[in-house]
Amino acid sequence: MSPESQLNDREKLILRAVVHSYITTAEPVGSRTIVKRFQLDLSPATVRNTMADLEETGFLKQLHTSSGRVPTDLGYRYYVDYLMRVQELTLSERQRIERELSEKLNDVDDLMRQTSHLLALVTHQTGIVEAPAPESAEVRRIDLIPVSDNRAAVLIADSLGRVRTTLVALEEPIPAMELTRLSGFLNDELAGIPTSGLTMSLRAHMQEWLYEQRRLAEQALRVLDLLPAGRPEPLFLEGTAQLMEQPEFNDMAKAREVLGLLDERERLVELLRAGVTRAESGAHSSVVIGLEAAEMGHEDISVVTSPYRVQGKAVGRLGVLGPRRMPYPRLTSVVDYTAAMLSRLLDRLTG
Amino acid sequence: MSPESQLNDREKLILRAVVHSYITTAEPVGSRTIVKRFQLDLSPATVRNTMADLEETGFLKQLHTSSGRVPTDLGYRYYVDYLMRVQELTLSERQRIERELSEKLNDVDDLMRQTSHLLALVTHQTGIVEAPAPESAEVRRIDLIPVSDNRAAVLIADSLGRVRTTLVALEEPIPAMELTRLSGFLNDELAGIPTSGLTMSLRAHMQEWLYEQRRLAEQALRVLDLLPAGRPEPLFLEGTAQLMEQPEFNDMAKAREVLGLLDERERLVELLRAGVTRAESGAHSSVVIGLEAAEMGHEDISVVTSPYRVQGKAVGRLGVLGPRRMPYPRLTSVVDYTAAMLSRLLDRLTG
DNA sequence: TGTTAGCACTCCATGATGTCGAGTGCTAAC
DNA sequence: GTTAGCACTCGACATCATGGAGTGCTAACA
Repeated sequence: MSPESQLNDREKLILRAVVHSYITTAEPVGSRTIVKRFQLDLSPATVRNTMADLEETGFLKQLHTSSGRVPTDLGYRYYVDYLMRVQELTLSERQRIERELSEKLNDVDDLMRQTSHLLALVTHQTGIVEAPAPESAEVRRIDLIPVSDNRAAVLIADSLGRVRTTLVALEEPIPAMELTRLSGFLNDELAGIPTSGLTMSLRAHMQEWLYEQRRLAEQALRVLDLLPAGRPEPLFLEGTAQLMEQPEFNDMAKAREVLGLLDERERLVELLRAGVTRAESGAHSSVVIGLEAAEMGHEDISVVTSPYRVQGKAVGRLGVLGPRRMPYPRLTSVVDYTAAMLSRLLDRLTG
Repeated sequence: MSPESQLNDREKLILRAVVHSYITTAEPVGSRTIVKRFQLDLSPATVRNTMADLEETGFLKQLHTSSGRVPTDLGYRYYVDYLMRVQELTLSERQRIERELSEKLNDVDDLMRQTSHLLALVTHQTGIVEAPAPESAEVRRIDLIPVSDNRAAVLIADSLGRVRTTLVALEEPIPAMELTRLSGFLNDELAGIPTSGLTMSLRAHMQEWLYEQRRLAEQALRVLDLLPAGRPEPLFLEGTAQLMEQPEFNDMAKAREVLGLLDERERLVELLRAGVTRAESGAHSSVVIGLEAAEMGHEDISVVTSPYRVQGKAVGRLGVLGPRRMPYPRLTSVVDYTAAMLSRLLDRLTG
């Protein structure tokens, strides 16, 4: 029996109505409300019966006897997987996203930041964009530039069009000419390797280099050994204040919990990626709902994420984070469209 | 009559006690409480009389008849200016600050970020560090580095030891040799000018250059004209979640207000600088209390800030932001000490 | 004259009580 | 299988009483 056929048509109808109503009003929904709001050709009593069934099977729950019903995680899940009709973005919304992102077409980091900003703005949730995984970016160029007697800048340009500069302190001054030769040497040797593997590659090549180009290699190693070993992947996050407007956060305890979570970047990265294992990581958005993420101690939040690609290869994820009660039909659209747009712009930047 | 002598000794004693008590408990303070807590050699009745006087002169207020007293902005102001005994940091606290900051001694940006983090951690408020004003940093070096056929990285190293890299798109490829010559030319011409004046300087030198070194200058201008015109000054801010632990933010409306403020970087910069005009911008911290900042629509927050220096010249400010009810004696110490430490480390970095 | 004890009063916080309305489950009728 | 009717439940909200912390005022005291 496929999971979809767990429910008959009427049950599907009612479940969809309950979720829909709750998502928009944040109020527990009763049988009367539902027939009026959706002009069902059923009496409240019938709806009540069906709702009782749905409660028994675990799709709905009551906060207390004689209160209206609220979707459970299972209910949301069924809704997201089988019931919800994706809400297409209007032309003007699509244009807005395209316009605001195209503005930042100079710099990959700016583009990511703007994307998270836009996600927050459009969805009224918190927008999150994970920077491309370092494995997906290759070193295009390495340059050593002297900036003072005892300091040099190491400039690394990668295949995504990003440029990172790191300062290294030199034990003894290296003449500019020498640095230029070093740069040339490093460029020849290191171009094309993934940025994540820089330090490892250095070690791997060491023997070889030392044998062939002793003096140059020794100096290069000495300088590059000073590179900080892989900073944490940046995460672009915006819209905390927006998020707090949601009525669920009138409860300050919940608000504090989420604010705390947003301060811990590492856990956010986990959350972003949590959806991947769950969904079949297809072309489209994945949704992690409430309790499903409870292992991380936050049972009241959901995330909708989607991968973005460079040259067809998924290199990172973006999405929105908000309370469990989210307008999923709209959010999946927004997130998918934004991911597609970001992919397109990145391709243009790197092409 | 000096402002200090507005109050007689007993009034000073009582005011100090009220502020002190309120700061630590967040509860309105009554006459009984005060005599017990501070073991005053006075009866509650006497204290009551004095408190009534202080209320009349505007240093204290009641939330309602027969509630305890709470300091007004004026009360806090008097306390901060004349009554509070600066609470020296313990040796271990000073060492902690020194240790955690010294770790990040490689990179000015890291250092600033770490400073804001530390401020938040130590004070349980939000830590804010403003990046050095661009006028205070001179261009040390400019380099143009080709990163692809149609893009070049412009690397600008400044006198504070920072390195900024910006990408510019080239209309037509420029050979590497040519870029090197351009770099040399720009270095000769632009080294030593304030980074804030780059674009202006470019325009100012244009005539001159075009006359003397026509080809080089034309190309240089064409490339550098693409530099984004001065990004907003970065602000390093941390500890929002910490701040929300304060009891005043149990009121979600206030919490939202502050969260909104923290999202608006420009207004924060204003707030940070607001103290400067008020205090005589001496060596030490300045305090902006509650209503004093109300022009900006946030009457419930205070900021304690202090300037930090490079080579003896104030180049930026750092501080903490929190509810009006703050432990000022401790915060001024922390902020001052942190500013001094940051100044020292910056000097070492740039020296 | 300044300080204190005493006392009546005020007001908030807390908890108990009652009412209203939205919603339910169940039963019986259609 | 569906619906109408009805008794019931529970939260939200208002009302009310109580206790405690605190005040202002007055009169007595050193």
